[in-house]
Formats: sequence, C-alpha cells, structure tokens
Amino acid sequence: MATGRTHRPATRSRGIPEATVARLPLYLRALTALSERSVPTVSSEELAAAAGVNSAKLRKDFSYLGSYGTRGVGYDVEYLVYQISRELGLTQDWPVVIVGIGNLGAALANYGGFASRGFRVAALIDADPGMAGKPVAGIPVQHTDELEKIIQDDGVSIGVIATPAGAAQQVCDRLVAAGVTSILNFAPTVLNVPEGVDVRKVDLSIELQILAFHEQRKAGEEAAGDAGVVPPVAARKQQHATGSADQGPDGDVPAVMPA
Amino acid sequence: MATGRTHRPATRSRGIPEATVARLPLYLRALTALSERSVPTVSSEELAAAAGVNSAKLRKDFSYLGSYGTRGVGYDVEYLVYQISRELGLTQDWPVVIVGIGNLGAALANYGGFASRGFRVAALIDADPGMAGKPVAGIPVQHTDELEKIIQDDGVSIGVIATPAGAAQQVCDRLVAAGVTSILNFAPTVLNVPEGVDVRKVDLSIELQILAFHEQRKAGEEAAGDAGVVPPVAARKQQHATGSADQGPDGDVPAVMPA
DNA sequence: ATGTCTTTGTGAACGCGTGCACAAAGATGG
DNA sequence: CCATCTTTGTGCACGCGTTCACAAAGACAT
Repeated sequence: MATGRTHRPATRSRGIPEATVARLPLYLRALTALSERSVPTVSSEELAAAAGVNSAKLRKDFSYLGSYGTRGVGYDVEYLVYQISRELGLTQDWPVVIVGIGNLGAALANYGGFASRGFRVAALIDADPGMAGKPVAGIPVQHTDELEKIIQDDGVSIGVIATPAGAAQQVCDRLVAAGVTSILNFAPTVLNVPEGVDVRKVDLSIELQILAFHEQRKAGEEAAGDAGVVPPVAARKQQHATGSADQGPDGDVPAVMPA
Repeated sequence: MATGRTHRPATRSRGIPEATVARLPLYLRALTALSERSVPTVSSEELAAAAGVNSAKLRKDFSYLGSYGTRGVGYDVEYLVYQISRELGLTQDWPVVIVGIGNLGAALANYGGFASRGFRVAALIDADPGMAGKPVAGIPVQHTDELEKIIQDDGVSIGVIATPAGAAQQVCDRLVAAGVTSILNFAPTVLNVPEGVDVRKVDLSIELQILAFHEQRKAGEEAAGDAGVVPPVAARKQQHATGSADQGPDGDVPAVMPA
C-alpha cells in the first residue's frame, strides 16, 4: 500500500512561506490593474487595501522576495509586477490539460484567466467517445486513450481534474504516471498521490458547508441579546468603488459564453 | 480605506476552531460513504485515512464537538454523521441563489452536490434579458431586476456570484442589501462587504498560479536559468533567486465541484 | 547640508494549529 | 473479577503566520 500521501506535513526549506505564496497572485492582480491605469508607484497601504489584506502583512510578504520598495515613496508598479510574475513562474509557458469535459470542464476551458497568465490549455480530455473531436472553446476534445501521449508530447506538468468523483483517482493516477506533478482537483474526493506531487482541491460543497456553519451561528446568536445579524434591508454604510463606469480589471473573467 | 474583510479575524464562534470547521465537511463525506456501505463503526485511524488527514488531528477535531467515540471501539458512523451535520447546520434547508449564469453558473446549477446536503437552488439570476425564462438545470433563469424580491421572498441568506469580475462588487452590494449574509465568490475580485457578512472566494487563476510556483521550484532545483527576460522599467535592483521552498497545499482551501 | 516627513523593512511578541505521546476508558477473554 | 488489549481524548511543546511598533532609509524642501 505504497500509495503515497495526500498532504505534505511541513515546509522543510527556508523559502517563501506558503501563506505568502498564496497571496502573491492577489497582489499581482491588484498591481496589474494599477499598471493598466498607468499608475507608476503604489504604497503598501494602498496596495494592501486593493488586495484586501493588512499592510504590514503585505510588506512582510514582499520582504521575502527582496527589498523592492523605496522608503518614503512606495513600490514601482511595473517592477513589482515583473518580480512577482517571475517568482510565481508566470514568465514561462505552462501547458495544462483538463480532464473531464462536462459542464465544469467546459466552463474551465472557456475561462479567460487561463491564457492571460502563462497558462495554456494544451488539451481537453474526456472518457466519452462521443465527445471526441467535438470542439469546446475552440479546442477539439480528445479521448482518454490519448492522455499519456499528449502529456508526454507537450511536456504537460499541470493537470486539472473535472471528472465525477468516481473517476478522479483513476485519472489522477494516470496523470501522475504520465509525468504530471501538479494537480488541481475539482472532484469531491481525496486524491492519493505519491511524494513530490502537488494537489490543490477546489470543492464547492465544502465551501457551502462552511458558510452554512457560520450562517447557522449568526442566526443562533440572536437568542442571546441583540447582535449580530445584519438588518435584512439596506444597512450598508460602506460604499466605495467607482460609480458605474467601473473599469473592470479585465485581466480575468470567470466564465463566459463565447463560441 | 474600507478594506473589505474576507474572513473573520478571530473566531469567537462556539469554540470550534476555524480549521476544524473546514475539515468537518471532509469527515462528513467520508462518513457518508461508510454509512452507505453500512459500516457501523470506524476508528479514528481509518476515518482519518479516508479523509486524508492525521488521526490525532481528527480526534482533536471531534473533541471540540464532544465525546462521541467509544474507547476501544471507535465512532458510531450514523451518530457521527448526524452530529456533524447538525453542527454544520445541514439539518436545515438553505436556499441559495446563483448570480451569473454563464458557463460556470450553469455548471454550478447542474452540480448534484447541491441538493444532497440541504442546499437548494432557489433561483438562477442573470443580467442578460435574453436569458430570462430560459431553463438551466430545469430552473428558469430570472432577470437581475428580480434579485431583491427573490431573496426576500425565499429568505435566501447564501448567494453565489459567478459573474464577470466587473459586475461582482455591484452584485455583491445588492445581495447584501437584500439580506444575504454569506457569499461564495467565483469572480476574480476582492469583494468589499460590511461587518457580519461572510465571503469565501474560489479562484481558479490563483490556484493555478500557486501550482505554477511549486512547479517552477521543482523544476528549477537544478537548472536556474533566467529566461533572459528583462524587467520592463529600467529599474535594476539586486534580486536573488530564491532557493527552494516546498510544496504544501492545504491550509485554506477554496472550492468547487465536479462535472 | 541639514532637517523634516513619508514609508519601508523587520525584530519581537502573540496566538492558532499541528502532532506527539500517554493516561484514561472501555471492550474482551479467561 | 481481574488482566490485557484497543482506541479515544488531551496535555504539552513546537512552529508557522499575523500583527504591532519602530528604527532606518530615502525623498524633498530650505
């Protein structure tokens, strides 16, 4: 039963903290928006607000990358965009395969944020022979039999699993065997992978359940004194953002409905 | 600077740590599977393996709920399923609205995991008048104008945002004003919400970037060739390639669904 | 240059989460 | 009823992540 482990217990090196890595994409997005508005520099305070984090945290995060700021001024937007992109490995091309082209797989294939940052959909794969050849997001779906060949030919190292739960582990095993070392799992299952393979999971059901927990707590709190529940209607005191002509950060869009 | 808060800073909840709450759905899933196989009891070791966590962690997690196990035997599956369900608030009905019926929204609407655990799609909402009335997953799409009415009439407290980034904040504001206090955000934007409203975000782009970071580090372990790309602005400062770090997913996971 | 003002970078304290290791609790068998 | 074996529940220590608070660094004005 040497199936390997699912999670890695600790961070054994003195690299960038995992928590920081997880926030870098957030900073990058905010910086990209500033860049498009031709803002030259930004302070930790401003950028932190845009990214929704604490400014001290942001400065500490950046300190792990090096000293890229100028005291009394702030950070050079363009320069920082480059540094973070490089740190995240976005200056290179990352071919990705998506396995399981159902509703979700199709949505992912159409996701604009893919190409925008060095990620390229190398192939769409599905087990249904009927899907073969059928184009989704302009890319013809290929049958599972081609999986190994595709991964090896294109040097794919990142795989996205969007299959039903029952097929996930099997697909995962094939991906790993073929050379994939990073997996983004949308199937509601715990994947078993050997050492050295990264797995990140995205699970709608779990997120909803966590929200339900807090929701229940909020509701059950009214028993004790006043409190907490937000008034049903209009209670917003905070407002912000640009009126209506909100120039979208364009960069990424979740899902669209093109071809 | 109204820096929107995404998560609660401290958990003054019922004493159950946030990290534990995030794992309860995982245990519940594993337990449900056991239940369907009519397994009467399970040890912390077995259940932990099924959920992909450490057995000590699992026991500690359960200890926050109470002493539901029997020493020398293990946990009663059915009983535990009930206790966790109740703790998560899944014994009641949670009407949910999905705003933005593009590819992703449609995928979410079709997601089977919804109904399975107390969540019910109360309505599908889209800004495109052309979508109105069109059935998706057996539910007719309604126009944004109906948003407030739907939320109030059905007592919806959980909203899912699957719109393009540009519309997310606006939709969020309307949801909150109408009474929604928990939001699951799929749009790649930082949402600004008033105190008391929970927001969880699911961001494909961020997940991929985190994977890319680890992938790059794995690859760069021996060959550290800078692609030769030069920083945009002439800003030349010293920069040092970070050695290595680690691959550690986990911690706080976003989410989504299968196909 | 010198002084003032702004903002970064970080040392240090604190709190949360994790995992170890073991005593307590109960089952099981003689 | 006692001995032994299994498995839980948890005290404790450790490490990561967050936050505070401030000295250092540089911009800018005089």
